Order: sequence, then structure tokens, then C-alpha cells
Amino acid sequence: MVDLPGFFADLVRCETRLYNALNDRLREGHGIVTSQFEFLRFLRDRPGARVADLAAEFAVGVGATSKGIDRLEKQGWVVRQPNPSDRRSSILALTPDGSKLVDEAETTFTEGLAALIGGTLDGSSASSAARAMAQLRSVLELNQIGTPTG
Amino acid sequence: MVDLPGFFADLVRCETRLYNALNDRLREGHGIVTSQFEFLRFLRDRPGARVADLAAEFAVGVGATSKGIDRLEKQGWVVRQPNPSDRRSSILALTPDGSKLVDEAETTFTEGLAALIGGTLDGSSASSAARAMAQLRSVLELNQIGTPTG
DNA sequence: TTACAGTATATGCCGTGGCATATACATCGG
DNA sequence: CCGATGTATATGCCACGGCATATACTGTAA
Repeated sequence: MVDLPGFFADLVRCETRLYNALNDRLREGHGIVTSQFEFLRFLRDRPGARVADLAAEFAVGVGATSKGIDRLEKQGWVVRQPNPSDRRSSILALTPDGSKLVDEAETTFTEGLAALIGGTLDGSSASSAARAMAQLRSVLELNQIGTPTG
Repeated sequence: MVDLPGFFADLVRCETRLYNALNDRLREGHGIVTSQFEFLRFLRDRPGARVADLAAEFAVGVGATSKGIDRLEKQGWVVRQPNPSDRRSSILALTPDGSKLVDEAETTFTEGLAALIGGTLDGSSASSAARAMAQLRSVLELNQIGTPTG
């Protein structure tokens, strides 16, 4: 039996501190923050993605996602291309600058994670923790839990 | 060996969706959100806490914490009491209304967590996951990782 | 075709956090 | 005690997300 409130507290604190620390490194090295890195990486790995696809993946509102893309577009890292099969939406694509940025930032990100938690999360208990989080995530997504309004 | 980027992604997605879902329930039932519940619970469990104690616990800036207390004070749930041993700071205390609120909200919170993840996180692997997160948290806190500027 | 319900995105208002700064107080060395 | 430095908090400006709404478009059915 697990102490759920305690587990939740640990989960949130870890997420907060890791996100903060990665923000520092990414901002310092590349002028972006973690949420932007995650957007760019998603666009690199899923060509043809639309705003709604990002919103669903990250469980944020569509409006906020649209504004996030505005900012990335303003920086010249992303472009909205007309979607031939549905003129309400746009296909999002990385520019060459955006591609270069995401690849460079990925090194910072991966090395940062290793430095931050590699030493702590390498035991055998770590694999089971990772498996538990992956399973929890898939259940939450399957049941649409915590999906924002709009 | 753990896929750290994948683990981090799962961690952040779980945290986002759980936080969103708990926000919905707490807002609906008590007119507060999860971060406010966490503040109130902390103040209940640590009498004599100051703004800086909250900021350290939750890894948020002191300024943001001060503003958060402003809002709770405006609702009549918290009071700033003069601190006899250091006039720069105040001792934070729950009002009777605040105490009542946090106890009621705790039921919603605990039951909500059980409904959201109790079914998924009750296996034996869950305990080791919980242990891993607790350990990671303590290491991050010990090393002051991700502690905001101010 | 036209009307209508549904969908994808964009935009505005508001609340909230980060960060820098200001202010009040504390502490230490002389 | 005095000045210098450090600490605790408050406040202002900015960036960002939620949510509601507006707009454009799609698909369906008559």
C-alpha cells in the first residue's frame, strides 16, 4: 500500500526542481526553456503535427499552445504551413534554424538530466519506478484525466 | 539503465494531468486550487512557518510565495502575525476558517488521488516507485537543485 | 445548395510565477 | 554605538497558461 499524498508530494517536488534546473541550463545555453524544447522536439519527431496534437501530448490548453507556437514562430524556429486537407489548421514544421536548435539543445537536455538524476536513479529500483510512471501516464492519458478545457 | 528523457517525460505528464484533475475537484468543492491546498496544509502542519519556509518547501520564489499568502489572507484563511524574534518576517497562521477549509479540502484531495491513481499505483512495483521518488526528492533538496532565485 | 452542428485555431482577459529591485530589519566587526 | 553587510519580505514588470469567446472552416442531411 502506497501513501498516495506523500507520493504525489514527492512527484510534484521532483518535477518542479528538475524543470527549474533544466530551464536554467537550456536558457543559459540556447535561450529557450524546457517547455519550448519539448515543443520543438515533438515537432521534430512528428512531422505534420498540428496545434491540437501538441496540446493533447502536453495536456495544455489549445489557446496556450497556439500562443506558444506564435512565440517559436516569431523566433524563426517554426513555421505554420497551410494544411491542404483542412484549411482550419496548419501543419507545423521546424525551420532549419529550429532543427539545428533542437538538436543542440537536446545534448544540453540529456546531459543535464544525467547530471541531475543519473547518479540517483540508476539502481534497480529506478527501472521499476520508470515502469510505474510510464504505466500511470498511459492510464491517465487513456482516461483523458486532467485534459484541460480549451 | 533507465531512459532518462523518457522517464522525465512520463514524470512531467503525470504531474501535469494529476495537478489539473485535482485542481478541478478542489475548485469545484472548495474554491481553491491544489497549490493553495498545499500551502494551507503546510501551514497547518508546521505552526510558526514563515514565507521563506513555504518557498523552500515548494521550490518557488519568495516573491511569488508572498503574493500567494496575500491571496490566502485576502480570503480570510491565513493571517500574518508579528514575529517577536525577527521583525523582518511574519509568522503565518491559519484562521479558524482556514483550518476548517484545509481539513475539508484534504478529504477531497485524498479521495481524489485515490480515485485517480489508486487503481494504477497499488501493485508492489508502486512501493518501489514511491521509494525512488522520495529518494530522488531528498537528493535534489539536499543539493539545492532547482531552487529558484528569489 | 443551404442550413446546421461540430471542429481547429486564434485572441482577450485574468490570475499567477519568475526575476529584479526596494525596504526594513538583523548581525557582525570595530 | 556605528557602519557595512547580509537577510526576509514586499512590489513592479514581464511572460505565460486557463478559460471563454470569436472566427473560419468541415461534414452532414435535407
